[in-house]
Amino acid sequence: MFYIWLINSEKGMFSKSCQYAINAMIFLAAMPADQERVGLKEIAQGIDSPLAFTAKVLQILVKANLLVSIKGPHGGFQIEDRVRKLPLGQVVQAIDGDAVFTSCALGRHECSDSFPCPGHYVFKPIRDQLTGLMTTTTIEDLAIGIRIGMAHLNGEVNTY
Amino acid sequence: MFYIWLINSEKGMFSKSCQYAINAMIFLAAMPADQERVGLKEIAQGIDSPLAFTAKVLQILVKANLLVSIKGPHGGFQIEDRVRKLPLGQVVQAIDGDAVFTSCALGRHECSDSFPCPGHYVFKPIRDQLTGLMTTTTIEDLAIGIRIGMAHLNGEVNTY
DNA sequence: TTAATAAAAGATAATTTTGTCCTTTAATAA
DNA sequence: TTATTAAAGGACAAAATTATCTTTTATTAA
Repeated sequence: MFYIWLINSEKGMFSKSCQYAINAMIFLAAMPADQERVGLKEIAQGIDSPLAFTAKVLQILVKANLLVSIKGPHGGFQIEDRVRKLPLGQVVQAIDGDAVFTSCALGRHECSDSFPCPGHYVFKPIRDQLTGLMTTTTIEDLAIGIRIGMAHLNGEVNTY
Repeated sequence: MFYIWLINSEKGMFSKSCQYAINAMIFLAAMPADQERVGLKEIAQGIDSPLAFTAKVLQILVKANLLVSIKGPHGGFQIEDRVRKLPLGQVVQAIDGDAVFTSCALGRHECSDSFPCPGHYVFKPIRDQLTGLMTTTTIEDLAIGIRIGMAHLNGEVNTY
């Protein structure tokens, strides 16, 4: 019996929930215009994410008015044009909150320009750049890469 | 009985373990030169982190040759000059691994310049800036802020 | 040599995040 | 109206992360 703990497996910028959310939004935004509603199954396959868990994430997005869902036959999810034009940051915001944009990188609760942690002025420009890109880049912007076949979302090249 | 899950409480750039590690390293690096060894208790108080957990994190740092520890009376931890001059990234590396520097922001396993995820070229500059700052900024650099009383680590102004 | 001190190591617990399964609700079409 | 479809919601379960407690080991000083 050993209970070794080495290092944190893999800690990216966003939570997995958030990654699934972003992927799903881009996937939907990249769908051809005539493809009105996309079912959960197709979404989960398209971004290869766990189906049931993805359902939970999508529920949050629906409540946040970032997605529309329709029940019943031929139901599914769809993204409105209004939302396609929204900055990516709003998706992150809806799932992870704004910690990644605002909170202190070193975890200090009180950390500001006037009362900074030792890393404050080092991390500030990074956070600023992140915030900037996340407010200027729209969901649609990222969907284009998929559409023109220059970006992938599930290991396969898309075939629309 | 309700099992509501809203959003991920607070997801910053680094894990808590990693934040404690960075804080501890800076705290030690900011210690006056004559203060040879610093005990666990003093460290945990200095960076207000949970003592027992911090001990575990420090153990990893010792194994990674980023700290020296001495047992017994007047024992404690100390940081070598060699290590003070190391880039902050090495501390992150030791605890969180290099996921934050290298892994795909959208969680795609295959993501590279030649086979990019939709967000690849948006997040690349951010990762690059992060990597850059984390390789050019040393532990010592951040300790200076504490020394000159311009940065804080525990809500209190230091009084060395 | 022994007692005291402090970190290392081992074991476990609590919390958060991620993941699944089953039932309910809403919508559609026969 | 009824059967079918698909999302919503509720209840758990598993895994990862964070946290604590106890025992062991190494060091120092009396």
